[in-house]
Amino acid sequence: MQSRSSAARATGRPRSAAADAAILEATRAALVELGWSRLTLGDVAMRAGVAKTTLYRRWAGKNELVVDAVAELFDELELPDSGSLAADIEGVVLQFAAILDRPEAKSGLMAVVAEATRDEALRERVRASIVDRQKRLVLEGRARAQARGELPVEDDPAAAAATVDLIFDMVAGAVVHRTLVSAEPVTEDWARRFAQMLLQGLTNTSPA
Amino acid sequence: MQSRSSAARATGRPRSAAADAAILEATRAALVELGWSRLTLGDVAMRAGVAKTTLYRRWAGKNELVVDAVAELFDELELPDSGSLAADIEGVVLQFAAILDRPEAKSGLMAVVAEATRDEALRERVRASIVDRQKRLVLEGRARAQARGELPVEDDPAAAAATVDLIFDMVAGAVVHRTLVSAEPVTEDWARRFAQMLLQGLTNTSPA
Amino acid sequence: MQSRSSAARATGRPRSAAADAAILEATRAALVELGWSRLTLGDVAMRAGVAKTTLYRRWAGKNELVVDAVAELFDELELPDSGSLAADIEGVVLQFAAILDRPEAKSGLMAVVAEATRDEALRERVRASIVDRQKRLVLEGRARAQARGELPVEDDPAAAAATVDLIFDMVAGAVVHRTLVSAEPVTEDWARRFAQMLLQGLTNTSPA
Amino acid sequence: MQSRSSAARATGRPRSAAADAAILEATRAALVELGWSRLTLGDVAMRAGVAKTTLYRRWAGKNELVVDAVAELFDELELPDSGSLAADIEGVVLQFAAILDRPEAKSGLMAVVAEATRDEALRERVRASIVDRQKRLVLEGRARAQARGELPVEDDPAAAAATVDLIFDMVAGAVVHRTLVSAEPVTEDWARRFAQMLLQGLTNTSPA
DNA sequence: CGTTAATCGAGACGGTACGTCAGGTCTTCAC
DNA sequence: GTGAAGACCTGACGTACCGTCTCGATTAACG
Repeated sequence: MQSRSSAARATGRPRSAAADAAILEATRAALVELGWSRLTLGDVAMRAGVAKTTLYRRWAGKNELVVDAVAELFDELELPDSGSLAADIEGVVLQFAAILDRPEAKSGLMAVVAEATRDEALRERVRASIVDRQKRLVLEGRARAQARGELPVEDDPAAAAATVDLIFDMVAGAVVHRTLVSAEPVTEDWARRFAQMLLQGLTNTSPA
Repeated sequence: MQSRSSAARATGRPRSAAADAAILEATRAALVELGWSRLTLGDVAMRAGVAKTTLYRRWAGKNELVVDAVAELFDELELPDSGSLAADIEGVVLQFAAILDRPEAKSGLMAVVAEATRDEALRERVRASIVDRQKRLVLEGRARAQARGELPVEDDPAAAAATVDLIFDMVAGAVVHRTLVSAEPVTEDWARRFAQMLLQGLTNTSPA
Repeated sequence: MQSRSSAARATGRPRSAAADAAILEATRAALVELGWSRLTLGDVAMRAGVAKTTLYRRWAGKNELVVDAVAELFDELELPDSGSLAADIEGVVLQFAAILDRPEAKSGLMAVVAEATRDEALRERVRASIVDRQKRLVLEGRARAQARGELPVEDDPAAAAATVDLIFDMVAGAVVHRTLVSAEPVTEDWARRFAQMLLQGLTNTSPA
Repeated sequence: MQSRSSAARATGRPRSAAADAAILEATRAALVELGWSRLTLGDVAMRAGVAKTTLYRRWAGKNELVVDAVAELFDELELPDSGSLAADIEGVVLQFAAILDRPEAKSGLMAVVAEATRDEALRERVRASIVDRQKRLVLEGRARAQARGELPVEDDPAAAAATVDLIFDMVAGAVVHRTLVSAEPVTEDWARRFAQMLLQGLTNTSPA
């Protein structure tokens, strides 16, 4: 989405705010029914009760549209306060897996990532809308664990940031790979074993 | 690829064996230049010096073709015998990341995974050609580590298999996520930190 | 060609009128160069500087397009007022033969007739666009001859209509057969002999 | 069809004579079911229980094959000896129309004529296999009429030949045009009127 | 309160690729 | 060498979406 040069224009008919929401919703509905590759912008426009022109005026193409439509899904994620770091990890893993299991997410996410490998701007959009946005969960989890005394406070801010990135890639990566590549379900048992293994790594690793 | 029911073969001109190889090679070349979404089967056929019909006679579509073309890439992976489990992990992670960094792999792999979310047959093909095939690395690594006494021998075969799956998803997932989703490079430093963290999990986790 | 229900026209971009003319002209040019069987709609579209879809939006296929393109050719025909029925017939026969000798006509006309044998709608289109349209020549010729007193006025309108049809089939049939089936030229001599023979039939036949 | 250098070869397996007949019969059957444009040589080969190769070894292509298949149909035509020239003409017209009404004839004949407009060799084949072959009917009819005294004997052989050609084009042309272009049935009434009109031309025209 | 200008819907436009089909040729093995 | 089988290359098919364009018809804010 784009706001047309911040301190915006005045004259002329303003853009319909409702259209944006309708389009994103229609995009998700189309992802559910058709998946990424069979989704067409013409179809999305029709579902949203909007002309194709209107859609193209707001998004550059399929990729950008789907990033925005999918990104909203991950905002539902919340870190459960379960009292222990292990339980927190387990909880967030299960939540994440539940979202990834929804067809509008699984079908769109990987496709957009695939496209992003050849499109710097899209890569940046994915990073901003999805990756960086959900790192909040790792940060929050670490803060809580440190408050509880489960994790030491890292002094070097650069090392701390690197650890956050590493943990994020490990958690998100494992869940995504399990769900989409291996195509096996993330069961409670799997989540528990994963959390346990990660915890050992976290607590016993001297910050190199 | 398909062998036409093993002991079939009776009549008619036999299929050119050279064509198969040329097509897969052309597919990878096209992936490098164009990426998944701009790759067309017509173009692949032309590059391979083959008619479109020949291509369609052997593969059902773009998805199936690309799975086969990409799967071959991962066969290069070898577990380095570096003397310690940590070094083995680090080594394979760097190798894996190097392959994933090649445009023919990154562009194709995620796209195929995305398509597989809506296509059971394709999912099975990915599992057979890529996932299960590369689990050999985890199995071999574990065997070596057990021989060295770095890892205990698990008695329960079911639990052992679950661990293999878990480790595979964690390693592959982390590298894929780092490379393609976070879009950050897998440096030697990152690989060392990751290996260290995983190792802690492996050696300190009581097989629940 | 179709006018979309005359008083329709409400919304959307209107169809380009220029495109229609360009397409028909390109069709005739392609008929000259390639003939019916080698003519492709893709090529016609390219010649006309138009997208294939534009062409298919207006005509259902090659047959319909060629009927329209060829029909226009016969509109050039004019009944010469030469003072006698014999000369009138002779003149129109030579004109007709001249048109049939042009490659865009000979190549397209028979092919369309061949297709029409299996396609009722096409048959109707040929009848409307070509046959009925050119019967005007027979009607006009008869009127003049009656004015000159060369032919009696038939009283029974049904019999008169049947005679018109018969004459039309005899004239057009003979010229077409001579030109396309026998593949011999229609010379002035042939036209004179034909006109003479027909005239005898016309003037001496008691209207059964 | 071609006979391989008259005083033919010896060595190798001889061509199956049955195949020729089967192919021509299959061609006619395919014309009935599919018409010219949808008829495919692959399909004909299958119907005839013959390989495509066999078919191509004997005919150069679709056009040549269909000419041969259709030409046989017209060999059925026979001049009825009805006692008067008018009745003879009427009879042959009705016979000819009956053949032209059969789908294997109407669909194939015009298509072949259309192709022949751009193919000298094909034109020659049509002339030899169909046109010249059926002129026998006109010749025979004239001879009988002369024997009966209905027609004078023409002295100039060139003029006589020209008249035969003219009559042939007039008869065949009118019937073909009526049947295929105007797409109206040739009724007994039409045939009678046509014969009458032609007769007047024949008997009253001084051989210019 | 009537301009004014960007919005909206609709749908035609020039393109590109699709997956299929037929035409003819070539290669294999059996006769 | 003929024959059936079927793979091969070529090229056209008719369709589907793409992203752009041209319409006439709404809207608001501005003047």
